[in-house]
Amino acid sequence: MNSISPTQGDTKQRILDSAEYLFAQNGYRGTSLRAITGKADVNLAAVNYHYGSKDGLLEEVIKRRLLPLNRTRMQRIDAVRQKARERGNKPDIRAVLMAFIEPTLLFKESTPEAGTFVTFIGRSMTDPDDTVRRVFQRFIMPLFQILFETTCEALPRLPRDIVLWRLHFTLGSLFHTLNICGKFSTDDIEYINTRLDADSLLALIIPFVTAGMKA
Amino acid sequence: MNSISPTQGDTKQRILDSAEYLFAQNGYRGTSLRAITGKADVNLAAVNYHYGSKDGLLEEVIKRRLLPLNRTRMQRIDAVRQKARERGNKPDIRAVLMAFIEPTLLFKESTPEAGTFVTFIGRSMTDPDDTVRRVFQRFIMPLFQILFETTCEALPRLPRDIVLWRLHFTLGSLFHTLNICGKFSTDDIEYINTRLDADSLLALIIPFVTAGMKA
DNA sequence: GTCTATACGATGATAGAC
DNA sequence: GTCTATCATCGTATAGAC
Repeated sequence: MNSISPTQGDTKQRILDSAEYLFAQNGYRGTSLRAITGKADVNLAAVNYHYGSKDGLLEEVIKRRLLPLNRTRMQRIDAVRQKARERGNKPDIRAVLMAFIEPTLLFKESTPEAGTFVTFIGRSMTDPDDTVRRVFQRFIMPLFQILFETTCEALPRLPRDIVLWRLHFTLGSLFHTLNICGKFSTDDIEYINTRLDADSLLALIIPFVTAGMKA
Repeated sequence: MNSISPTQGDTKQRILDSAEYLFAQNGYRGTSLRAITGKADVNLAAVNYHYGSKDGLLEEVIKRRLLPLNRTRMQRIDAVRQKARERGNKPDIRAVLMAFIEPTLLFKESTPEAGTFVTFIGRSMTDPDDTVRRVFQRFIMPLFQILFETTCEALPRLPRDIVLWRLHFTLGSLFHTLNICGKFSTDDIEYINTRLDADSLLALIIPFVTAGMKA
């Protein structure tokens, strides 16, 4: 097969990459299909052909990165749960939080594209239009369910609604960390190194959220 | 004085209100002066006349809500500091965090317009374009400086960079709380009441961040 | 002092000529 | 492909009406 164009064959992929970048930059509503297909250098109709609709494209953009990440986090949480069951005691709350947070931090620093995706997550959480947030929520639900149950097992004396709120506070700390890392902040109060690697960040955030959870 | 037009006399205010709403809805860059003046039903040139530029307008939108809030928070922190000094011991970390967080939560629920403003803050924190974030940062710097120093005094055994990171985690929890409150979440894991009043939220978040700080 | 109508230069996208 | 003319839209500036 003679490839008469460098863009042939990977049209689907190119659309996905362009959409991810533009969604992160200008938001979902602020990104037109023309902008996406223009950047991807494909025909406008290609989106509808490959993904059915703009919403269908959004789902695929999210699934591509989120499902593998969620699989990793799920395995880590399951491992903590399994180990606790074998030893006949409750899961260690620090290990539970580690199982969720460490893969997340590692994901962010894995590739520039992952960083773009994290930017997109951050934006969707604060967007008044909650179209995107709802899709994210749908895909993260099964994982969050397990995280919640495991956390409740780790902290059996705490009411479930308190655990749920504290998990939200933990997510807030994590989101904010993901957002500020990689940005310049020369004008901050004191020098705060926003270029820390995942291990250093983990060493900072885990004691904070673990103590908060056990409070 | 006969008011021949409902828009007369309050042009400055109307511009401010429209800008605040549209900035929260579509972002700073996504909002044109023509959109603002159109919604406010005033002439395009009025923005330049009253505020000098779009950036000048942005500053006033932020100052209008943030300066009074910051005054309140500053007074509360000063009071905690003063009381500690009188008693000859270090500030209580829980009281310090309360002094910052309680006025913030009360502000959010004070008026619908304050809610809109909080939405705007949330957006600017996750926007890849950091024009707005820089303005917010500039106006919150003096307060954050005092908060940071007071927190260091309350936790003298903790290295300053650790304190700074933990303050960021605290801000993350607070931002996330401000963002999710007031939104529907019928599809959440378990019922989480996002319509809690400031006092109930305070009772939830303060133990979490206090324990995290002291970890 | 306030507000309006209108114009200006810059920018970014589009489309056609080569 | 590359260049270029064109167009819409943006923030901004100004002259004059009330």
